Amino acid sequence: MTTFVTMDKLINYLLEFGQLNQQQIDLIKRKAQVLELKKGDYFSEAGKTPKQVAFIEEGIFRVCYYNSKGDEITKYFIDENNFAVDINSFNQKIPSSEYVQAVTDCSLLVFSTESLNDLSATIIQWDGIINKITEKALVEKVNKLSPMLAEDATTRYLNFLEKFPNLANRIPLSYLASYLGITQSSLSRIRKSI
Amino acid sequence: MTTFVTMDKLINYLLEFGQLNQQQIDLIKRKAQVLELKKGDYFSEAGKTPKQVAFIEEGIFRVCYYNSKGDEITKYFIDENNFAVDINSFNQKIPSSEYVQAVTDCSLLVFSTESLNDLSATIIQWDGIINKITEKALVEKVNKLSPMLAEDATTRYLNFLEKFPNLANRIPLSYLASYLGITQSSLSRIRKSI
DNA sequence: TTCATTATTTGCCAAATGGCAAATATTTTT
DNA sequence: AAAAATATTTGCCATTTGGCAAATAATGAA
Repeated sequence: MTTFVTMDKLINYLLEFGQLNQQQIDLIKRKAQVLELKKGDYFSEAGKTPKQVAFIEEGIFRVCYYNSKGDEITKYFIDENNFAVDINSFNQKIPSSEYVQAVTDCSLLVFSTESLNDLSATIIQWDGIINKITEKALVEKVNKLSPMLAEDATTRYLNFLEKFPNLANRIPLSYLASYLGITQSSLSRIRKSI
Repeated sequence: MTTFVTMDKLINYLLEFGQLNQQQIDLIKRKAQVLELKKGDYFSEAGKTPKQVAFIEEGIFRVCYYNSKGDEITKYFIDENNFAVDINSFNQKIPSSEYVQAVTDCSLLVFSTESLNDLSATIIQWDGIINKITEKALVEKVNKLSPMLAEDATTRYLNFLEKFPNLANRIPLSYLASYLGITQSSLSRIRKSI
């Protein structure tokens, strides 16, 4: 039961992108399901077709995959107050090529495909809100990724520290190193040099 | 006048994302304006708020900006049969932080903000189609960018050759080098080594 | 065509990053 | 607390890439 959960973060987040009346808010709350994931748990996995979208109330996710050499690459991190899903696989209903994993313990609000369809059918503004959120998230990803190639590894690490100030010490070096595009030992040396 | 222009590429592209009847297609054609740009011309510039969206019928664009060191960085290329716009600045009506430039002579179909508003108001499917196109373009950008950090420069160059087979020899080395995240001389050496 | 301009390649050496294995440090399990 | 398992750091040296300037090539203008 979700009766005692306020879901304030979710509602406030949605309200940034469009107006919702109390009735609509209540419906959204009823469609959301609380899910707790432990550090290391997977929210979705490569090869499987994602059937849920998560709103991260607390915690951090990472999205990762294996490249051609078999190295595990962290594509990006998603922090709280954001939705997490492989948007492409979810929309097209095709198997994902990436893993979505909790890198810290996480509190999530989860929407199933059916719930989202219901919300879309019932709340006239829903699709518009979701589109804005999706677009914003994708633009942010592009803007986070593109400067990566134009900066050296030390700068990329410092930028990461700025964006996720208290994460660097809580996750395995390997996650962060592959996200920054360097090896674990290089990152270790960069850390030392700062 | 655009009377003798078929605009087939544009219409076929739009039809990939949703259905349109003949009347709607005619309206779209009337709202589109033909624009030819010469190699090197700018479609939009940093500091200015973009007021148009271009569909590239022929040719290649690049999107670039200046990083903190003052180096000109090519963020990505956009080839024909794609829309080009700084989506974020366009939607929010804020000055862009990047330049959109023709790297080859280009034939464009241009839509103004007002035309797009008209289409959105008149064609019920329009917003849905545009959202799908936007989302697809952004997902593609993310998917093109993320492997960049996980591959070495030679591989990135080979991947570029695959994606834009006949472009590499027609654009300045510097554009390509900054896109690949390396210097001009490194790219020159990589070319030689292949 | 010739000259001037711009783009590309190359040499030389420095700096950044990688690869691998061993040494430490940290965390988890017993 | 010890032992075992994992994660991180470090040494050593190889490879990749950068920086700069000069040489060469390609392009455009007179």
